[in-house]
Amino acid sequence: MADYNILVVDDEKEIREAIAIYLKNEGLNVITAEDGVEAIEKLNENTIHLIILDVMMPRQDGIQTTLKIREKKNIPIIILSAKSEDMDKIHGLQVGADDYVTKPFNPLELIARVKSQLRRYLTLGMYEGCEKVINLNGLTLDPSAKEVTVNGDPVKLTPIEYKIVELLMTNAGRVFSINEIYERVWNEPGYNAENTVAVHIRKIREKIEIDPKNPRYLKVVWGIGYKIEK
Amino acid sequence: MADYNILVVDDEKEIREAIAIYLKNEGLNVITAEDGVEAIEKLNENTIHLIILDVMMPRQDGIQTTLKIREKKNIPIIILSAKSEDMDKIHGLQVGADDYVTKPFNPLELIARVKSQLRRYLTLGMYEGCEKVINLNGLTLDPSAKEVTVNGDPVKLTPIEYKIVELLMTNAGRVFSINEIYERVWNEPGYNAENTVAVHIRKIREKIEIDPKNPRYLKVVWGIGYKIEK
DNA sequence: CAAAAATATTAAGAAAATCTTAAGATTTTT
DNA sequence: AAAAATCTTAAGATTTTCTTAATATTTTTG
Repeated sequence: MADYNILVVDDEKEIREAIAIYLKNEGLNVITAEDGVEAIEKLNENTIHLIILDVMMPRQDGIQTTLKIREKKNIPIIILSAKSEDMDKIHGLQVGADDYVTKPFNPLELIARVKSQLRRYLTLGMYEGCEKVINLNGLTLDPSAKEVTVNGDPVKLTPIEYKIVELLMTNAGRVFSINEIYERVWNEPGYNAENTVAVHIRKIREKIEIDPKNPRYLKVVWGIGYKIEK
Repeated sequence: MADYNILVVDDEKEIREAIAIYLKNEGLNVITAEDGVEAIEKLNENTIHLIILDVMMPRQDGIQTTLKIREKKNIPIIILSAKSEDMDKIHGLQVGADDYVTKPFNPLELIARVKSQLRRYLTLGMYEGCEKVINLNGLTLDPSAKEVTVNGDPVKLTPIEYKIVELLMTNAGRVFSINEIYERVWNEPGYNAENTVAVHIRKIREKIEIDPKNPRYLKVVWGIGYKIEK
């Protein structure tokens, strides 16, 4: 099971990290948030396929957050809760959650439930909505097909190249430093990453730009990083 | 929430009836069966929208029954069980159940979970188009006949080969990693699955492609996985 | 304007992913 | 119980991708 992005929202760092370990062990990508407000932000910045949401959180609780998410997106939500009160579960499910797991829980059960939901969503063709094709001035990105096109012509990118483009396009207009790019694409701290990233940028430009020397899409912001214009 | 048929399968009459009362109270239609074998019969005779399935049953247990149902239908299955052992839950979910509720349970929670599943299914018109013939550039798949054709000529695929093609065709355009293919087709975690899948891909290409070396349908996306173009 | 810093370019070797073939194991059918 | 069909494993070939290093260019700064 690969290339699904799971957003884990919990105010306790240990829980977030523990869950992350199990998810990563299944080959799933993990993005974390500390509370509901941050979760909504991350949801806008990334392609998220499933949310694990703690109920008890400062600022905005899980139920409120579920309601807000449901206003926009229809992706699966699994609520985590210390309350094992039946009425809480029922309320959570009524409000639009897809599953409800009470703490303490067996991480393996949580994983099994995550996978069950992902399977469902995929077979229901549900990700077509949340994996929308992005089109920026003729440059398009289709997350489900992992395909990028320029004026309709498909561009053959390598996995790393694709990930870089995906990062820049799903956050179009925002500048990413070389280190930030390295960390988010490679998922590891980037020490001497400058050149590595530069080479990949070059390759990408060769593929998506008419004139790689005068890039129209993938622009450098001197001293700061790279971006793709909105 | 009306006009949906729920199949309740449990060997204890009292439980069947108790569940039925709550379901009917929600305006849902209830059909009952005493065991897995009878359940499969009822499934063939009726339009069923969701199954509530007890694990412990004579003749054929809930897990076996789930597997049999999944061979044919993709409707939501909620397993009921006296066992609260985590491993049982995990197993049930792995095998294709959508939810797992342990006895004793609050009937209202069960209802909430039923409604949660139905909501998901309904939003996508799942109960209609899932048996339609898919035609992608001359490659067709008939899910009900389990048949694949290329330009009208039937192709004889083995069960595993068929499942792979079905996965790729029902999600045409989407890229599946080798692991994802393994997990979805074999229903078990894929550790050293690369080669196994590769060999099957080869066999499939031999059967559906004119020139297996230059596949027209079953394409590789390097470093990511395989797909069949929309 | 010259020096420094940041980014760009190229090519080559290393690493990783996929493909292929064939043999043996398993399952299903006859 | 034998035969046929199917599946898995292994090993090596092939193809593609990644990183590194050396050097060049552009932009900024003093």
